[in-house]
Amino acid sequence: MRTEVTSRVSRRSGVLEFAVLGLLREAPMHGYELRKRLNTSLGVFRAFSYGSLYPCLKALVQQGWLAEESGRAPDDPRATSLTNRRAKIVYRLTAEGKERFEELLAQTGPDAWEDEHFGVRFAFFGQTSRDVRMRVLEGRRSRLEERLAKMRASMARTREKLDAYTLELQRHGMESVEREVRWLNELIESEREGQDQREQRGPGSARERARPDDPSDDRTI
Amino acid sequence: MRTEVTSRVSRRSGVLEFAVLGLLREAPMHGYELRKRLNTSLGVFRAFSYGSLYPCLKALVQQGWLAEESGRAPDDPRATSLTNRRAKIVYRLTAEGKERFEELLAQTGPDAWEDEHFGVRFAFFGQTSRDVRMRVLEGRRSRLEERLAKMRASMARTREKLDAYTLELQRHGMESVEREVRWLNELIESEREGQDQREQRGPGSARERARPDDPSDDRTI
DNA sequence: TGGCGATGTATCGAGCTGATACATCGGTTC
DNA sequence: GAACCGATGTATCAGCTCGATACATCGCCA
Repeated sequence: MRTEVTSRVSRRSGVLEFAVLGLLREAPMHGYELRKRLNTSLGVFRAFSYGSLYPCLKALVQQGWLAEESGRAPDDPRATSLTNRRAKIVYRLTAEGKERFEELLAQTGPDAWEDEHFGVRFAFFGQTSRDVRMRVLEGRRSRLEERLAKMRASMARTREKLDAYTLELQRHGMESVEREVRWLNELIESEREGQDQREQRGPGSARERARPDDPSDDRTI
Repeated sequence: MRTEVTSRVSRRSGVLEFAVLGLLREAPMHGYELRKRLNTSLGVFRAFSYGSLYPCLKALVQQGWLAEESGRAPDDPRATSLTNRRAKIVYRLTAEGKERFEELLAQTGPDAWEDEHFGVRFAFFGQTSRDVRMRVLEGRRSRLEERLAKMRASMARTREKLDAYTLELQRHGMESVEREVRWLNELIESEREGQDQREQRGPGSARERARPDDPSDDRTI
């Protein structure tokens, strides 16, 4: 299988590439801001370091998917001052880059739903067709169910031999996975419902919207 | 701060070192089996590769914490046969190694409850005093609460600007953390209860033991 | 004026992973 | 019985990633 392998910038993972292209699709940015976005908007799950980001940006430029621009407008008088304005490199998505991102967005194989990729893929679901969304969600679900099966088998095999804490750890791990499966079920259900009568409601409609009764939802610290 | 830094085998993380010492405390083993244990008993969360394990074992031997032994008993006639029996290296914990592990077990600082370490630390809770367990559990809990605060603040700041899927992703991420906090609360409560009348019940007593009504608990696949 | 934290680009050592190589063992299949 | 194959077992490597750090400027407040 594995029909959708094309050359990648960083061969392994390629998740950074995807995220960068996706973020730049919305607006040009420089490295520092990209990293901030990466670690907040998408982040929580993954954190990327400069040591990964800058080389990645370079590679993407070389591929022709990004273009560099000076941060200062050319008519800015300060641009030629004695201090030799620090270069603030703004990256912009090229037409080829947009195409590339589109191509990556359309992928629905393991590269879309394995652990390292799924979170970022999900964050860009808004730019995908429901068809692709469904395939990715279902792919991930079956992946997790497979994992659950392995965990259950392993636990049944070793239950007696393990100490109470190890067992508790495994139980908790399994419940985490089970919880994600439930989440996926809700999302899939929600996608199915929204078949025709969607009014930009997004994926949250199947849930009762967290804590509708708690006024201090945000800003609690 | 950081008073408990001592020299480590692999400086970064050191989690492999800890796990290896802990597993070998129970019984001598060779690399292959160690790795299997690492990725099942403790695993699920973390997975270690040979590329990490073998160098680590070497370093631990050099430190004098492990001793190598030939897998074949010296009186095994096959040991000198023409095929030159493949070396099956069994590792055994030395007295110094046992001491070292004890030392690591007693640590209750960030190195015990940060993401990379906590899982493995927890798996060896059975060999620790309740005092240490409490400190580690509470340390982790406060770490997670700190993270929650950051996430909430970040969400409050960016709520309007984010697309529905990104928002849903963040919501789910936050609930995951909240869930782990609840788990920690149960564990801490359970440790407190067991103050005197513990009868080897382990940490699960605060929970109702998963699915007492489901006979197909294991072996469902 | 001077300090300081946020912004900004960039690199490096060290560590880790996935892939792979190599070899033996035990069991099944034709 | 021989050919095969998956599990056992040790070991290495290229490539990728991270945390730390260096360096410099900006905006702001005292």
